[in-house]
Amino acid sequence: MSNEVRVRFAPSPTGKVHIGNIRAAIYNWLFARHTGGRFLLRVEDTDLERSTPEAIRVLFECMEWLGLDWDEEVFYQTKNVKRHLEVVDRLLASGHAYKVEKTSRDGKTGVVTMFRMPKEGTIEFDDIVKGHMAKKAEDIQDFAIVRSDGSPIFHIANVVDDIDQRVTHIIRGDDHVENTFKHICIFRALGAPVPKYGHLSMIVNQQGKPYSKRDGAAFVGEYREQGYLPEALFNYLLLLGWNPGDDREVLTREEMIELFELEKVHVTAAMFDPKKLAWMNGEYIKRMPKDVFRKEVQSRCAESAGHSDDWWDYLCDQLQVRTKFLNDIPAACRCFLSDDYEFDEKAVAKRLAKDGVKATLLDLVRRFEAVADADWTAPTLEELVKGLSQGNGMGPWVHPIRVAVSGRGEGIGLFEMLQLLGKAKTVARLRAAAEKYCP
RNA sequence: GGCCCCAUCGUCUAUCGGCUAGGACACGAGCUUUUCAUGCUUGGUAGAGGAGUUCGACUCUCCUUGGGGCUGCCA
Repeated sequence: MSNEVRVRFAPSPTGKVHIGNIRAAIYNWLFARHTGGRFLLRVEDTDLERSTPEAIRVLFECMEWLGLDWDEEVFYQTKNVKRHLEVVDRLLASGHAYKVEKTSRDGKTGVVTMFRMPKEGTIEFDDIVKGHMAKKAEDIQDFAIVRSDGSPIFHIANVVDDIDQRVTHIIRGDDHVENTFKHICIFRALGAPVPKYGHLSMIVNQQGKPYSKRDGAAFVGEYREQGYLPEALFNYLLLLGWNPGDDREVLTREEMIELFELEKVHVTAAMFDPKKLAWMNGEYIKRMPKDVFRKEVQSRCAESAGHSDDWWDYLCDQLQVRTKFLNDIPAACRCFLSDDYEFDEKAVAKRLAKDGVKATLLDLVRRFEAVADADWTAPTLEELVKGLSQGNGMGPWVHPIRVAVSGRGEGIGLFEMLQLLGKAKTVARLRAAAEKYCP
């Protein structure tokens, strides 16, 4: 019981959570689930000037979206201030801390409490991902733990909370390695057991630079808005710095939990590749249960009434395999649900605005009109057009029809499209487009 | 500047001294005798540089170079 793993994700709510933060959460969560331990959430809101309730709300939202559930009540760092200061008094009494008048960067002068670093010896720890780490104590300066206004600073708050929450493994970003040497000294000064550490490398942008707050696309919420599936983002982020040891890439949550090992996490920084994420997203969409996909489609299409279940099943079947982003769905469905669909200029120029196309379309109108309503099915229509092509390829017919009835150069299979539209609409659209766009 | 960390295809990675260096994304070609896709087949591209250890080094050691982190009364 006492050696139960306890990890925490401890973001500071000073901005929207970005992919680097959330990957740390993912690794912590997976580590906890893999080991049967507990995953705690701590909001490090001691930076009163920059922390916002909005950021906290966004944090919860993103974690819930990704399925990162935490095991105990959320721990707010500001609520533990009294404890932090009690501990500082102990450090003061034991000589591990001292007060001094200092002038800060922004020019204000006041008395702060400093932690006294050992002046000799080496501070060492075995990082689960980075290996053995060592640093001479003399290379680390004393550092402030209480501000002149009496509020505790990150270093002390962080360590005290980790003690209070009985955290056994600290899995966090690479940018904290230097702090670790300091924090270890605090744990020791307090006579508290030093937890195990695992420092995660950063995720860098396509320029190879660390994501800064300015990299807009790196916010978790934006992926959600862009139609990414949480499972896909989760899976992709997991793969940025870890792999199951074989060639599998798309993993179920269960497999992830079973296979995740902190020891196998990479030391090197990984570059974020939106293309691979997009591919991953497509993979997850393809694997969605049909009814789930259908609900996604219908919820994204306002004019969803007036069609049978079979009609929807057929459309969704066609759609699912070619959907990369959920957000592409409305545009892809538009021509089926409304006669007010847009014509893509390029597609029109390439497929309709050419000599001879008008005659082709009007000829098709006559032939389609002759098809019995009961025969208006994809196979029959395909047979009909194939007959026209006489084995020379259906391009000259297929492309103009597609653009005429859908306004776009891409979409689901053409004959399936015509079947879904029905004879009346197909014929009317063919005729209208021929008049409007063909020379 | 000081201290710490890192280095395999364009990208994510496999390799834990034996490698004709494997996979995935992306890209190119082809097939699925219709488009957009899917699927399948296929092609090219990698071990930063230099020493050393070793029968043998991508794997171990050192140096150089390059990248990153930290060096706050931010976290």
